[in-house]
Amino acid sequence: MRWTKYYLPTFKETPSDAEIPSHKLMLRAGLIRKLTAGVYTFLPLGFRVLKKIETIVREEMDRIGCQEVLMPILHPSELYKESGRFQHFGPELFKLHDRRNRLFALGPTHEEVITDMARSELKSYRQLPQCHYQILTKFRDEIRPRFGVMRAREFIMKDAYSFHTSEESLDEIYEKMAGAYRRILDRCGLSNVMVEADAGKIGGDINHEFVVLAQEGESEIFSCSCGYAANDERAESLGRPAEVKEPVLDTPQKIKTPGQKTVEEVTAFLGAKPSQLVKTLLYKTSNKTVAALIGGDRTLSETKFSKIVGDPMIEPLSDEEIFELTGAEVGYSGPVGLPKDTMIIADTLLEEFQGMIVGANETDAHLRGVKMGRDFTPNASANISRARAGDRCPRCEKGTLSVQRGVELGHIFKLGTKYSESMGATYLDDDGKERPFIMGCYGFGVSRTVAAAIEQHHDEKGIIWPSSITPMHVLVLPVNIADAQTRNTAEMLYEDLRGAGFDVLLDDRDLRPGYKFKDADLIGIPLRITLGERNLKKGMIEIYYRREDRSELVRKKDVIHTIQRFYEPDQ
RNA sequence: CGGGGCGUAGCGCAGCCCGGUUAGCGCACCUGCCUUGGGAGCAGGGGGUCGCCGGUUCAAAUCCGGCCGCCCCGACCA
Repeated sequence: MRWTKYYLPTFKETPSDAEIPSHKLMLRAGLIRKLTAGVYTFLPLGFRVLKKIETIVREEMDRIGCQEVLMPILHPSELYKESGRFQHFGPELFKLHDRRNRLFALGPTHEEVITDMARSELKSYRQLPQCHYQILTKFRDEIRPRFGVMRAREFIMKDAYSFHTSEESLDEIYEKMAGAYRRILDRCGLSNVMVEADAGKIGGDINHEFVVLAQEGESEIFSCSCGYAANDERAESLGRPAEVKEPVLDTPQKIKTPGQKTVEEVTAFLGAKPSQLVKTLLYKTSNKTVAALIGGDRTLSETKFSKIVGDPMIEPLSDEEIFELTGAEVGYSGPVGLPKDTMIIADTLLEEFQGMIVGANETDAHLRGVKMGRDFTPNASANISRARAGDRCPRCEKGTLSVQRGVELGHIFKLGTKYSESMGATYLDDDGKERPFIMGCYGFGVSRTVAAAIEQHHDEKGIIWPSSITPMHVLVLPVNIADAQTRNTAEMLYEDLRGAGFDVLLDDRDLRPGYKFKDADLIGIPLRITLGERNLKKGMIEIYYRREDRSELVRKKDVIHTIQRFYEPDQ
């Protein structure tokens, strides 16, 4: 492409609504433009990257025997009522009515649609297993779209679904899929980890995320040298043994703590450590009140808590409701003497406590030396606090967890029979019995991968594309287009490189060199051929490697060979 | 959903508090000259329903009300 003919609008200034590097750079480098909140157009250069990623995804799906299909985006709402997800997805589902006032949804994912297809198409065990995939636009009405295409309301995703007669068959595809995901990310040049995760709205039990590591990624992952790795919604931990313990007293001692409400205030006032104090967080579900007990230095994982409670709609009590329940102001809630019908869930880490300091359910007072099981009895003990870096690993129980940030690009699930049972999707087994399909589903965020790649590969000057997904292989940059020799050499190289099968961008704009160099750094094409009068007179051509920030001079005749060598590993 | 902020040219912003010429600046864009190895210079030029609707006023970008859009923070507070 010639830059003068190509729609590649770059700009120097950072748009005020962009927050993270990938979003800023995608706008500045002319890859995307926003239409409305969470909805983006891919401009020509950005679309090229998207297509490269799609191609890699297709190749890896095809390689493991997954068959490409294309399902509708517009879904009749009845399907979601059958699966029960109309409620569960709730406000995140984009809904619309047709002219006869029938309710539809824009597909957030396709479990229902594919299960509907399977129940009418797949009748016999002889037809199984099957694995189908597609790449298409999905819609989710996110609470808060942000970070450009990273968390968009309309986005492109590859999703695959498999149908099996046995767990073993599901395991086999699941493993193949994990391998394919690893290869996709490796081929895209993205360093990544596979972690245990929460199944969220999809359902099922065993599931893994593929996270691309990036400084400003939105998810936290915990890992141990023993191989344990999980995201922040899932990661469990053991506490830190060295922490100061609160002694158990014969009977809880009430102490005045006037005006001391927060953990910081109470511990400072009493000269105690946060690890001696237990927080009582009060929540309501659709039909009951639940108290979550966690260490004073811990934070509650609403995801874990909600799962234990068995209700997705948990909500903290308001200040007024807390007063009504406990008879005390916010800041003095505790597990001792709560109404009988209040369910108490204690974090597993509390088992490492001896005594506890808790709120007294009386304004301006706390209790010391409280013992769990004697002074109050929790209805259940479960891990409901978030893991922290430095905690002991829950698997090997020796190592410590370290934390990294990243972007979730892939998520694979063993669904089991969740959808096939609720939607009556069955086949006939070899003994003539009707059985529900055992299913798996496998998502991969394609448009988000573009952003994740930039998040992992950029510097202060701009993007640095991994060679396998770069929108162009080579940028030919004639320093002075007015110089005849420069111009002619540029034209010649442009034609030769294209003839050799490379995607070439020729910066034929009549602009000052500085301007063109800045743009070149910004759009991040791995190789730049710089044509200047001085080098040309010596018969030499400069190749600049964007990632290494290094140039080398080669003879004109060696240019193509040099470039071929650079791209060989991706072929 | 709660809190905060913003909406003035393609982008980044000033002007608004304290109403009053023709609404301004930088970048980008167009024309010409000049310049050509890191976002030059000179001269000229185009581009605005000041988010929308209504109100107050002789007069509204500016004050008031409503609506819409966008962004940030929060939903981890006991």
